[in-house]
Amino acid sequence: MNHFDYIDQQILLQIREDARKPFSQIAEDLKISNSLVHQRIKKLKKKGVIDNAEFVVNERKIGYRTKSYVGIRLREARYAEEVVEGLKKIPEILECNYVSGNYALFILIFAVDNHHLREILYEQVHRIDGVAGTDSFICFDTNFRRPVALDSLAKQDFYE
Amino acid sequence: MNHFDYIDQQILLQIREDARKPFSQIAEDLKISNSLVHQRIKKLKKKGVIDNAEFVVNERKIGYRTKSYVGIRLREARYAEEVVEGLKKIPEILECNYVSGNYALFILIFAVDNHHLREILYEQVHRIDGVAGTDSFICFDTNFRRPVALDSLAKQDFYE
DNA sequence: GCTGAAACAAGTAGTGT
DNA sequence: ACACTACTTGTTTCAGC
Repeated sequence: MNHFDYIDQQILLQIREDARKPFSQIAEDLKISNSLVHQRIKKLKKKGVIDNAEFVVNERKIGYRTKSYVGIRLREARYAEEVVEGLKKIPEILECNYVSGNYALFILIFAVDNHHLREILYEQVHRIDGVAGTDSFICFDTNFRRPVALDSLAKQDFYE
Repeated sequence: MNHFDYIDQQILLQIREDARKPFSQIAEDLKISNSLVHQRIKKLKKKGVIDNAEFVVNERKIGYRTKSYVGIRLREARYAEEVVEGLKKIPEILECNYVSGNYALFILIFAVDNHHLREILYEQVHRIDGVAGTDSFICFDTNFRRPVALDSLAKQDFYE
């Protein structure tokens, strides 16, 4: 079985929204045996399509109220790796990407409040050697957030 | 029990990385009964600290190779809501935020490739009434990605 | 490639301290 | 607030089609 079929797609649709949904119930929904569900999920894991299951934590509820994307400009492009190492040490930075465009790096920060965000940027990020400056895009609100579409995937081969 | 204690913290640390970890094993690790694990997780859900469990899907493996953050400028600020509605209809847009700074909206796109990204922006986003322009920050690579820190949370009250 | 039954493991609820 | 027990449910494996 080396292609991604309807059953894989349906299982994926269900477990990515509820990773604790009983396999037996998925089986019932799809009218297949629960051992097949088990086999398919095993295959999806082996192929790297799915990794682990994670509980979604509401950051606000544990005290992080300020979400912000931040673009980082470097003094010189070759500082990139060192700067990434420096950023990694700041726990409030949850994501870090190399990007095209006006910035060399693009990060996601969750801070307690705006004051805390300012402190992280001015006292920590700006002091990393190689950082020329930052631009913050503070998120006032998240309008929506959703997983990738899976239509048009059935009957395809696995990628990569 | 109206505060967030050491047990809550430890449970949270474990399940957010592995939502399918057996409660009985968590109980064993923390040397508590598994019914307590059950009670605490129930409480964390009720308080809204955790929501559902999700399987992490590797977007690349299902054919989405281009990840990009995109800042959107509006012709006039009052178009914001309409534009959000328009963006919602484009399935490749996985996240949409109201932000401070140079852009009104900030979105996350997963496209098949750069060509597909261009098409989404030029044929779809730019045609939404109210959109003045966009700036793309294509992610060449994600250096790291991690959940929020939980230190300093134990013995705190729940937020909100 | 898939099913079904059997063995095993985990989730849940109630009761008592 | 917690643990223990009994009960229900889900997971996993494997022989057989």
